[in-house]
Amino acid sequence: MSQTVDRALSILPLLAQGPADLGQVAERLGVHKSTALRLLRTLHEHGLVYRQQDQRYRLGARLFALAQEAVENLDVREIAHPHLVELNDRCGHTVHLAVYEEQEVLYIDKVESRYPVRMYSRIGKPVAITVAAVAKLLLADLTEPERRAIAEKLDYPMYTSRSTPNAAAFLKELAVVREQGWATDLGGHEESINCIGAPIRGADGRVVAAMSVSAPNVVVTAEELLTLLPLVRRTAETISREYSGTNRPKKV
Amino acid sequence: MSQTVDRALSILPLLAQGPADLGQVAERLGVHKSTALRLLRTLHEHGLVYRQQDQRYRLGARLFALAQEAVENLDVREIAHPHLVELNDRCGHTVHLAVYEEQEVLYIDKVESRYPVRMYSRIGKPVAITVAAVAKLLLADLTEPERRAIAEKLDYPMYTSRSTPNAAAFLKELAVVREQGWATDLGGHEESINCIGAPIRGADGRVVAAMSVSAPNVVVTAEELLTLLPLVRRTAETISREYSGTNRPKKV
DNA sequence: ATGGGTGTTGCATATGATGCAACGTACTTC
DNA sequence: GAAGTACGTTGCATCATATGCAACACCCAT
Repeated sequence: MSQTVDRALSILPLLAQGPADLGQVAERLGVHKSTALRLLRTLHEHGLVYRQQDQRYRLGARLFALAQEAVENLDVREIAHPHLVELNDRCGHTVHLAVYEEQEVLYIDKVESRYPVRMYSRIGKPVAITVAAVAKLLLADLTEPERRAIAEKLDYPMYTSRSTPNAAAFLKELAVVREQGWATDLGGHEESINCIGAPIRGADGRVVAAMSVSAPNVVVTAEELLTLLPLVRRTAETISREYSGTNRPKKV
Repeated sequence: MSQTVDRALSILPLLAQGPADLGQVAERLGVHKSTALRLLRTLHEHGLVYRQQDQRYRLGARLFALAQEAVENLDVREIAHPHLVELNDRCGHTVHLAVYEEQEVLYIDKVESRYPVRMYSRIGKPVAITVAAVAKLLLADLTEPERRAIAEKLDYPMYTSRSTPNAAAFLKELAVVREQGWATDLGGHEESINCIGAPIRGADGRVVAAMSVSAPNVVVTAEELLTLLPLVRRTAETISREYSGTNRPKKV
């Protein structure tokens, strides 16, 4: 809606791919060098870009600080955290918390496994949306047309032979998840890793977040992991209750 | 330099403090509601702000993703990481990596302690600049006028009785650190936590990053921690060599 | 010295951001 | 249940402000 701001903000994802000099930025924005310079200067003043010694620009420090503060301001996260820790204490595996936002699912909290074998994931990192248990839970709660629209738009990368292959399979899976109130990812993202997850609901019953427990085959089999399901669901329900109680959304 | 972009970007730190509605944003920016609306819409399109159910705006998901990509693009971090892990394997304590940027020191990597007692810190979080060992290392490398200028501008919060009390003490401490080539923080940030740190240098000898090992008193005393100093310094030197070798800055 | 590459500045132009006022809609209050 | 209030939203006329241009400054390489 605002051309100038729009151009300025377009610089950020561009620099996320790696440092670039003034000329490159101007070219990729399709504007004159002097224009790019002024935009970069403004971004610089706000600490969003940084000028390294070779004069090239890259993303700046304040970006981290902002992301940091942002994640700390999420109420669900604050309420859920102690429960996630407790769950991790009991079962020892990696515990994740994720939310859905603007067509993306992303981790907002994580408690590391006590076992030496850990999975790679990181807070803020977008989730493999077509296979992750938390993603299924979050998407399953959308309305039917929304689910359909998103399923159509997604890519279905075959991380493993058990990855969700296409939109039809995904929609079917979402229906199952919606019905049963929990979800799994059995080797769909990484061959040797299984997850089970449960939804966290607000006062109105809508899913506001999802949590999951992940463990590699070498530690526990999928069957053994599934025995934790009641525990995971209970934890999710506890968090849901607490969230609904203390933090009642103003609307709907 | 660009008023429109400047205003738009000012919204981000404002929202970092917590969600706000259109009126609040407009008021705090000192612009008309309609102007604020357009700016927010543009930020929204880029995923930097998110509109929650109660219509209020808060920081958005893409911010995490950007910060994520940004941190992954830092060469020092990439090179240092395996060495930090190895150091952690050997001593078991929390290991931090930090850089200095635009008057701020911030953690860009962290390997968690193996001991149950962990310290609170997070990647992207600005460091307690007047007391942290890594901050002393990074600031000590600046030129004398730079150090003086920054020391004057800082606040000196007394986290504990052993925190750096004022600019004079800080400058003196920086001189010591500069001289000896390593730094400590003995209970200056949290009464029961000690740190020792060493600098990582580029090919030109300038300090590009700093690393530290932190441990609470209940695990090891300050004296015991200090016995790790040679190991920490060796690790820092190994990283420095590797960084200088593979990644020669184009200029200076 | 000379030339190409890059970043930077001042300036005239008109694009595009701004505030205004009016409208829509939801939630409150009497 | 009607009137009132608060908030977000839209179209529009005005002029502030972002833009591209051209000239300049600088660094490195030849």
